[in-house]
Amino acid sequence: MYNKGTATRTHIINTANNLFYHQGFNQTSFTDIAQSAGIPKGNFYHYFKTKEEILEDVIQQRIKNIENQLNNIEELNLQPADRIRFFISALKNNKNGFAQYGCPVGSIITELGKTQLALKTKSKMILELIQNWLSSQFQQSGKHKTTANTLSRHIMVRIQGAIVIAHAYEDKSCFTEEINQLLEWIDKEASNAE
Amino acid sequence: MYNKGTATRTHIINTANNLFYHQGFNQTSFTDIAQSAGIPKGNFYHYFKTKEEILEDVIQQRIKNIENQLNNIEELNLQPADRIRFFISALKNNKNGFAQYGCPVGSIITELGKTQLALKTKSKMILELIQNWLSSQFQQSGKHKTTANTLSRHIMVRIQGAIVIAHAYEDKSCFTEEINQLLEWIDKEASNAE
DNA sequence: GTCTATACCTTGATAGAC
DNA sequence: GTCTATCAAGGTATAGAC
Repeated sequence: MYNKGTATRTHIINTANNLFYHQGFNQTSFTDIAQSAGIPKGNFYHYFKTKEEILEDVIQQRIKNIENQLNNIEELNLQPADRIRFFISALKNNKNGFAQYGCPVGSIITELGKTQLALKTKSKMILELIQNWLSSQFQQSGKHKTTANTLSRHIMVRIQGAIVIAHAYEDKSCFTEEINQLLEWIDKEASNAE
Repeated sequence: MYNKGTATRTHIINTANNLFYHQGFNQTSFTDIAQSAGIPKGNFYHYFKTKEEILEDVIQQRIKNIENQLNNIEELNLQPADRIRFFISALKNNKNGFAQYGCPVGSIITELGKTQLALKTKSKMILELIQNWLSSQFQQSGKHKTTANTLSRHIMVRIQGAIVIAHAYEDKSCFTEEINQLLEWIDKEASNAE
């Protein structure tokens, strides 16, 4: 059953998602979102009372997308260590966006982390989702829990760092090279018995 | 000879520097800076015509500070590889600020990199200054230029990544641990002959 | 559910008296 | 060099007709 209201709402969330990524949260106004979505401002408030509400829905949508992506990887019949490699290699598909706009998650956390802690905490859940999944793969490959947590955090650090530097230098090849180094590091760590 | 005008100007730059770090550039208004500095807004415009101008001076001041810091390290009579270790270890003194506000340089580049490219390019000079110094140390320790550039960039990646994650998780120990891992990595790389 | 009009506030920026 | 008063633009948010 087609539900116009839900479709409009989803349309707003998708529009806001892109604008938050490309312009930042605070630099994106209601007017920006309404205009990009092709919806008059008045109607807009029928769906969302505040910009915070939109961000919360944007985060929920991103979480769903990443969960789907991770579930798809799980269905590929790979070994846990290869799932990790697959996930990280797939990031290279986003290299253009990373070099131009930074990480959709990392950049918004950096922005909100200064003065909007409640919203930042919610955004942080996306990072935790990914790190927990990585840690789970390491544990399935035989690592102890504490080791798996350290390794997965280290991967997060290097991914975020590679994106920050690629964005700063507007150089996507720098992201690719750092990710390839990271993949080599994983090969070494994965073969370490424990 | 005491020059009131210059002192006021410096006072404004220092105030703005802190506010840009703690609140972000776009989230810091003229009123914020004027109030924090204890200067009426009207007088304020006597010193700076636009917020962009203030940022440019803030960046220049940060560059001078870092140049001083690097020069001090050079005077310590250390081997090049030890200068690198010294610089990176010293970052641990800032761990509280990193966990609470992120990297003063990285976070502003991430913010400005989305829609204010001219200002971002100027901020980026701070990163380049540090990376060039690191690369120079590697070259002095016998590495080839291209190798030195890759190694220094990798250090920048891991520092920025460690700060982003420490900031996201509001966990300074996470920064310290990643920096310690980085120092171990440097020990290994420095001993590699070339 | 859709849209227009508008109220109210904060922002960057200026004019001009002292 | 210092300060008050003020402006125009743009922001969030609402009221209410359709």
